[in-house]
Amino acid sequence: MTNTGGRKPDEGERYRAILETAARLICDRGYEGTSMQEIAAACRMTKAGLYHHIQNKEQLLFAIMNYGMDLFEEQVLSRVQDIANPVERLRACMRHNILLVTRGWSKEVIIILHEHATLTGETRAFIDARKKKYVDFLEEAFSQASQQGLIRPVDPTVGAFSFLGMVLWIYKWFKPDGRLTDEQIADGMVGMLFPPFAAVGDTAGQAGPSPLRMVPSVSATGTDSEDA
Amino acid sequence: MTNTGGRKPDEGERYRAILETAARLICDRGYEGTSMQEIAAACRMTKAGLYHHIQNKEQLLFAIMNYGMDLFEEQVLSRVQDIANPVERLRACMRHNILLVTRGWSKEVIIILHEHATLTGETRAFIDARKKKYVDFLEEAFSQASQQGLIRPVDPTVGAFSFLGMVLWIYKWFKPDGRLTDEQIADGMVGMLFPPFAAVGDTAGQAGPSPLRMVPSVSATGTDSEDA
DNA sequence: GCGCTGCTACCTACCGGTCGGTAGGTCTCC
DNA sequence: GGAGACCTACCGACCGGTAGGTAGCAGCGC
Repeated sequence: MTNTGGRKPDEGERYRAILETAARLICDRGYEGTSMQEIAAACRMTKAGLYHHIQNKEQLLFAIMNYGMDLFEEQVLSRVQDIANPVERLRACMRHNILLVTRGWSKEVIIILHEHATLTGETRAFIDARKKKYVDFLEEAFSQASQQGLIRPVDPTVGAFSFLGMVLWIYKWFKPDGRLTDEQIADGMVGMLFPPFAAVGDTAGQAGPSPLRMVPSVSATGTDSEDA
Repeated sequence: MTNTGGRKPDEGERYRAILETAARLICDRGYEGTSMQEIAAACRMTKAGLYHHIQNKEQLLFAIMNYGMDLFEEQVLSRVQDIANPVERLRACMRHNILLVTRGWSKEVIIILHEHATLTGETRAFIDARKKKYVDFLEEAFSQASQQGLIRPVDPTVGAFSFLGMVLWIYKWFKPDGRLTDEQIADGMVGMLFPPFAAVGDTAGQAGPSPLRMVPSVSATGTDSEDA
């Protein structure tokens, strides 16, 4: 939909409130399991009143997902993409992403994760393209880290999707009142996938054929103590 | 078409065919997005005919999930649970589980993964209990592997859910005709989470440096059953 | 052989309710 | 007085589920 800009001060505000309310319900009950009637009621409106603001149900989901992608890029990607050291970049990214999932601020992000096959056609392609930018970002980081000998060599795609699986699967099992805090989970997973990798000198050329050791590549470690 | 020929169509056989047909549809369209009408038609029956075999829609989903858990236990758990070395157990388990997800034989398993919050009440609790047995199995293996110094020390719960995330997230992105085969993914992920971790005084001399701070405590369990 | 009974496997026809969505009116505020 | 914001009232299609009927078959006494 074409955005008319700031006609009224709270025009966008109202729309965003609808997205957030709808997201809360859809996150709980699923897209197909949530009726427009319920969404309208949660917005303290009738269904016809809701339809004054949105085009149809599918466009509503599309808007929620785009909003979720905006939030993700703001709270994760933008905060880590300038870190020079690829492993530190991945560590910080993993930490931010885990906390984005565990802290329930953005139901929109959870909807993106769960309803991965609900949209079809152009809207599906658009969201998939935004997701792919994140995968590309991770693959690039894994590729750099591998080449610089900062991690054990791994196919960048396998690395990226292993990263994503560990991090994003959390929405299916994490309970805020469980034994483990989200910080502990973040520490554990970062330590597991990106352990301190003290490279040592090796005989063979770079990207050593040995599955066990790799080239030092020296002097790459500059950034320190990236905080979450 | 209704006649399967020969003797009695075996009531269990017919019922299982219904579960598999329903699973195919639900896997494609989601539980809420699939109507009983569609399921009945796919079974070449009317809706009332379908209801002769099942109790209601929720019980159908419950039956599908139990069937999926049976398949999982048969094709993954039962094949690895007797492996003595905990790391080899985890490696073999990961490989079997990945192939179970990538090869689309069991749509029921995918439904278990995707519809993790669709059931409620007792049926939900029952399936969750069956899932928990798998988590316990993984935690135990991680715990043993940590204690025996075969892997970098990690909280067993974090280890188990990292394992599960990497493996089970695959259903959301894997395409059989993609660049990577499922075998390559399995190799990559196994190598990533369970790299050759040289315990002290091991064979293959180069194992020595072992890029870590932690000392692999136990010197026993040098058994390297490179099998699965 | 014959009808009869009991049973499974399905059918047609239908239930009350809800779905996503809309036509057209009213209210309020600039 | 015009433009959004929101309403009542309603649409046809479809939802999960059921009442009640029927075709086919196995077993039965006779």
